[in-house]
Amino acid sequence: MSGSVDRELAAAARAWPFEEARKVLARIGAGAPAKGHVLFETGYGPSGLPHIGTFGEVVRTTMVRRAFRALSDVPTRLYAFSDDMDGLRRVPDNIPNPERITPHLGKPLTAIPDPFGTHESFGHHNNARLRAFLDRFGFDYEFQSATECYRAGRFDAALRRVLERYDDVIAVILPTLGPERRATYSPFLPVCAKTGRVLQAPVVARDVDAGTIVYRDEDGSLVETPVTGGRCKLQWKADWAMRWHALDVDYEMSGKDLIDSVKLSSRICTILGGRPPEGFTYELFLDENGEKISKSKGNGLSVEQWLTYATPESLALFMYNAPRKAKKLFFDVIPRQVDDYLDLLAKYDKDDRAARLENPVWHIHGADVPAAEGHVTFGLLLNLASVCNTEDRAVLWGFITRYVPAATPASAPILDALVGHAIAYYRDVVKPEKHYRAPSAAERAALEDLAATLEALPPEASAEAIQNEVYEVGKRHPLENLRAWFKALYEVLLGQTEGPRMGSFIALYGKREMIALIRDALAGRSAAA
RNA sequence: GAGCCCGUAGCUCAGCGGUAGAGCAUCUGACUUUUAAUCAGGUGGUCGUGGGUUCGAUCCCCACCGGGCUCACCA
Repeated sequence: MSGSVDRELAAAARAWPFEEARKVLARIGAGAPAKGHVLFETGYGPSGLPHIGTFGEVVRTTMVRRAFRALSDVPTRLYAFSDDMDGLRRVPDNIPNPERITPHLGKPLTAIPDPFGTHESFGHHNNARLRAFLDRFGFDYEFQSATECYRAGRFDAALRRVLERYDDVIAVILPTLGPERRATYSPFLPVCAKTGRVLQAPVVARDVDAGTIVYRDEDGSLVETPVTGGRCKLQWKADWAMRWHALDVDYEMSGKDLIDSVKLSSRICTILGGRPPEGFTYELFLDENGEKISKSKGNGLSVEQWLTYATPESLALFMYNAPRKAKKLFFDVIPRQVDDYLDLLAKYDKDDRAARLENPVWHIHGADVPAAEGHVTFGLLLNLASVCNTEDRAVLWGFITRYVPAATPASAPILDALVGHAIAYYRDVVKPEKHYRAPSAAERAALEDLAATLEALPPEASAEAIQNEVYEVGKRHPLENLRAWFKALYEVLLGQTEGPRMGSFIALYGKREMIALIRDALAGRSAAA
């Protein structure tokens, strides 16, 4: 039915995931690859924790995979590959009990005790963190551990091939190294049987038929070891190439910092008789000043932060947009991504079949694009939250129903989620900047009057009636003018120079709550305290 | 030294060959009592420079200028 039509549209779609998917399609030609599926891979170095870049790489790869599915019936798989056999070089500064790690430096991550004490090893711990991170977003992937691949012999054939083509592999790497490294370089890093450490030891002999190397150990002795079965790990660029070959990876993207590595690893992969995967180089993220984001500087934005103040879909949209452009990734970009997402969601309903394939929400959600709820922007919610001075969802919803009478938290789940995010934004960003001041003598008298007046009002008093009373209270006290009266209310009670219409605000905020707010302020207990 | 990205309204950016756009900022008006919100409208750009391709270029190609980043140790 519509499948073939959509396939034609997909073949012509200009969105970048389709461009990428067509590269994969051209690569595999008419049928499926011998392994029966197309393999996408994302890499992960488990000496650190998953971060916003990890998310970006997986979500973007998933978008390409999704586009590929629209183009072809060939099955696809996505490996999230953890390089957990890597030797730990330095003790990370963000872990507990660092002293327990220090004696194990140089060992594979999966052979180092878990400093958190919750998993079999440090590597296993971080792998679990990666999986929990990915699962949180519902990514469809298969976790792969380098340690397991090496030990189970899954890389053995490819490792023997590296041994066989040793000289050719070396010839690619050596020119890129400094003279001191060049002297001792070997793509094979033997795992020392005595110490368990991954060694950068010079290889003095090789036996291709036996599948072994002889290296000079730290104590000067010569040791012969198989290159297979997890007895040797490969140095990183050779490792990447070997993995591509051994697993027959069809697609892997990477940051522009790895451009040279991709070139080298591709050459090595070819030497091994493999075909390097289709690649995509994405730009790195910058901070608000256009400077490189680095974990040590702490100028980056974390996934946690983003998800506190906005939805995962908005983050996915940020990753979808212009992946080849160095984009500033900092706090202030969040609201716009949310509103752009809402706009695109609304547009999707009206899009024809072709336009839908170009709409980022198609790439974010696939077939399950949720219905738009419309009409209220995140920018408006942020303003409302700060103007209303509230962390109460019901108060915000009170205002929202003035704009969209039919909407409720149950009928508009996206909106309700945004209400929560807006409140978090108010609580963490706006509220700390509030400055409450003490009332003057005249203002104090007027505030006491207002509290008493509110108390005397019937519970069913309308917003308009309350507004009139607030107005009357202001008029019967010797204040400069009414403008000053309202200003004083905002400054004393809400800690800001501007605020909402008091009548409707009190009606929603609650008469009793308002009285308490006044009494607290008069007693010197501001909301900030 | 090698490579990548960017240069469009005051700010942040969209614009993928056919008479320059959005948000914010600013200005005016409306919402019959302060303010904010909201709504309507206005101001505002030689699209970095110079060539080329084209009937036509912000958009494609080349060069240049300017800004920034990455790799040149390890992964």
